[in-house]
Amino acid sequence: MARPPRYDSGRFLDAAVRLAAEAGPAAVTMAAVAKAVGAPSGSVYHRFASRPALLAEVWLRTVEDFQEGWFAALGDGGQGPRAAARAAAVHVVAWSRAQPRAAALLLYGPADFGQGGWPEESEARARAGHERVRTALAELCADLGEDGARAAERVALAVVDVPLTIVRRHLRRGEDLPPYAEQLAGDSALALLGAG
Amino acid sequence: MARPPRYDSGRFLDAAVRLAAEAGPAAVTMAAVAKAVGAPSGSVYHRFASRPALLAEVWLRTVEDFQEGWFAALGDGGQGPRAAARAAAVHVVAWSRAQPRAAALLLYGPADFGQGGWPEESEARARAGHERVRTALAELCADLGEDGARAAERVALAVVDVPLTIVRRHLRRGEDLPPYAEQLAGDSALALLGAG
DNA sequence: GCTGTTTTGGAGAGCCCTCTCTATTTAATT
DNA sequence: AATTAAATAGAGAGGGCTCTCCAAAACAGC
Repeated sequence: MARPPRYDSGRFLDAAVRLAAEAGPAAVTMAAVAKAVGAPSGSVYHRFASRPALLAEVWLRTVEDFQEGWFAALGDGGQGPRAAARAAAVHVVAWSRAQPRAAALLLYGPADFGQGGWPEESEARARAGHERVRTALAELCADLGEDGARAAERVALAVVDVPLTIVRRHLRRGEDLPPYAEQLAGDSALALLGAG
Repeated sequence: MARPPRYDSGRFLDAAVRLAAEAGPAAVTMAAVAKAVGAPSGSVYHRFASRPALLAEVWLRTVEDFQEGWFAALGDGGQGPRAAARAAAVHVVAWSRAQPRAAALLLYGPADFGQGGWPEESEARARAGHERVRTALAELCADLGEDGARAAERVALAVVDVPLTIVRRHLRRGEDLPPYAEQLAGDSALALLGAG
């Protein structure tokens, strides 16, 4: 017994992703999102209580999608910790290749999307995701027989940060990822882990 | 035969660096810079023709300072290309440790500071700096006996991008760099180069 | 067809930001 | 002391953005 929705929140989020990828988080204004979708600004506020709430959702939806595949790659097949690390590193690049606009968001940080001013529910989701990653990295470390803050950092570099940096190099210049990017990420991960 | 300057452009730039480091490039508004220095907004416009001109100067001053030391580290002492690469990687971290606020700027890209809308003179400076780096990396590649796009990328990762990523990991969370960061950058660089 | 509920559509208040314009101040020179 | 170049000081026009508010529209159930 109600008027049917005409814009669902996904459409607004998709537009927000596009805007952020093309011109940075600052370009994601409520007015710009509304215009991109062809909706009046009131309709955006019907779905998202505020600009911080929208930015939080854009960030979290993207990061959670990314993490889902990353956890799967890391845990997949029992081929030992080094193979798992390689698979995770490769996944970062493969996911970015499949969704370059979403990947462009990850190159920013939550702070650039206003974290700190988010609704508490969003802050909690961010903490939960962060915690899951932290735990997975700690387990990987243990499986590799490494310990200490320094080893933990080398592992994190290998399976997350360096692959993302490879993506950053190209996306920042507006280029596509080269065909060898996955292999470079995988090889770099093994090289860093082997450097122990 | 003139009234002596009361604010020099350096003070405005310093304030802009602080604002950008703390809240991102978007927070560097002409009004905020003026307020931070205690000057009226007109005085900022006396030194910088426009906001894009100010942002360009903030970025270029920082990057050029960074590059100066980086070239020195890379070219210093004739200890062979691998030692030079290591020194350059270490320098990235050491420079960031000494100037964490300036380093926070480098974690953004020129696009975040409005490149594309800069005055032509600034765009030219950016191109020149970029070209110097490109040339230095090509020479390093040659000295290492590497060639091809993929090798070039691995070298760039080793001596610039991975060290910056180590810095990013910590600065993004508001932490100081750990004491082992320089060594980690140097070791990572060698590991990546050796992975060839 | 009527009712009730949800959503759209759009105007506009209030705020901040960029940039302009016009005094006014200051000190070296004459 | 008068002159003059260079800089400060600050008000305000114009524009965009956030968010509010209310009337109009659309559909399910009776």
